[in-house]
Amino acid sequence: MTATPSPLVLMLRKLETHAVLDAADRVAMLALPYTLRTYEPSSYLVREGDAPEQCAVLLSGFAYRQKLTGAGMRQIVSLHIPGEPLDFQHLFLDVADHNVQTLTRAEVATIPRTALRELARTRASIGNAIFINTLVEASIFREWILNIGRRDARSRLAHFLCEFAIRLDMQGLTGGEGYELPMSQEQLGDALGLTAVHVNRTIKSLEIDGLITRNRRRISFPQWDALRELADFSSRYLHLAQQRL
Amino acid sequence: MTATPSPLVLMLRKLETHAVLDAADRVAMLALPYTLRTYEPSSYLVREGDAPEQCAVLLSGFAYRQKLTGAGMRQIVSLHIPGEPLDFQHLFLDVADHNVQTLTRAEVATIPRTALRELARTRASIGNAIFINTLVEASIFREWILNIGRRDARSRLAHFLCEFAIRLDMQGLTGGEGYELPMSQEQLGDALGLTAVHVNRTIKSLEIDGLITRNRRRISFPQWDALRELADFSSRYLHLAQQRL
DNA sequence: TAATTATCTTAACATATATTTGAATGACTA
DNA sequence: TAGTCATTCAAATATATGTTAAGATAATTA
Repeated sequence: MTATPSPLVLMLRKLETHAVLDAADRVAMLALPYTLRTYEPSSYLVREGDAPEQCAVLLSGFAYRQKLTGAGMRQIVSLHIPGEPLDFQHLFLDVADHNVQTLTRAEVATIPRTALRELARTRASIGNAIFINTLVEASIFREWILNIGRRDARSRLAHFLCEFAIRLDMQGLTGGEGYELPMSQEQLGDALGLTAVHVNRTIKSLEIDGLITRNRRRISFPQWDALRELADFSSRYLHLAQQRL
Repeated sequence: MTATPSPLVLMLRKLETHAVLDAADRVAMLALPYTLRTYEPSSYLVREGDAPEQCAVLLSGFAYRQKLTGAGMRQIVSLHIPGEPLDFQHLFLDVADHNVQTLTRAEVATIPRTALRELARTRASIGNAIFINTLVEASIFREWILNIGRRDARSRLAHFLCEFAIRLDMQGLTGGEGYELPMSQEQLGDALGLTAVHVNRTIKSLEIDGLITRNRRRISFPQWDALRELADFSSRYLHLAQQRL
């Protein structure tokens, strides 16, 4: 008799990228209560100023964290792929300090944060796994600061593309050659601290140099090593269990 | 009979900025084993690639986190003031993903991370406080991404100055008017994603507009509100218990 | 199918920030 | 006290990125 596979296995898979869980941990985690919901593109999952009571987990589709300047300029501070928890950053905070929005249509499982906190408290290894997940996210924030602060547009974009490739790959979401970038050039600019126009110029420049190939938003990497070199990309900051590249 | 005051009270004070601890928690925390050491300016406390075994806490002086680009460009990703723990970001990670360096001469208490992890495990409220501390740091990383990605040099510098003022204030480290900035304009540039030359121009420009006053590295704020407005500064992202400004 | 809208592309031009260099100032050392 | 060194300041020039605008392409809706 097989239990219905919980959609939370995706999150489990994600957490096990960085931490070791045993069978009992897995059972406990999959026993978490949740509700399912589908969101349209650009839906808000968390709003700055909200008191976070739920903890959303992305099951399909993509999402991002975003902050706005007083003058209305937007900065995307992280991008999220299926399996990733979207509210661990607020798990112990009373007021949300940024917005979380879907990028595409997305299925989301929502877990009451009390249940999650209780689980983290009672099962130390799960608590650690959650902690580790937020530490890795923090590491990615730091790399983004470096990327935006100190790399020029070409390297910056290349770095972004490399990171996305590796993260998709780790979650087993890479179907064959390259991937479909789930965002417009405007949004890409907001993630890179650039203008949409300049993103366009920069993409083209990578394309002309043969570092990427494009078809609409589908991107592939005919010269991965050269791209990685230009990007100054090393996966250390992703803290993958088995270091790749 | 009064116990010798442990230097760890500084860290306690810092953690209690965001979390509630009871008397037993305080006793347990102050009972942590530690060793004291003084470092000269620019000493490395953590090196990227290291396996972090200790957990440093800054008792006096200043420190920063830093990452380097393959081309050797430096980006400072955070600044730390007395009382702040410097290794929570690596508490559950196996390899350091960035460098931590002293900015000035600094006294540091070093705690074995096994002891700290054990304490976090056995006393839930301390575990939470540590978690919260890293979440707030992550929030600051996000604000820095926004600051570097979407604000021009004047606002960016102003924002940095505001943040430093508030954080010093929260730790009770602000002696009277303004403060002494513990860094060169070169380092300031590395924190802001700017060039030292442009930092110089920008500081002068704030000074000319009467938003700051300078004497050597001592800075004061004759028009705090105007500076805060230019900086687009709101302290929400610092998650202070009592919201200030 | 046509019409509407979002996104991508391109070009000309504007500007913020970087680069280079060197002099002035102050801090530290012999 | 002089001398070295790091830091600050300043000016000229270069360049990466931003701005504005408009046409082209693709997606969506009527």
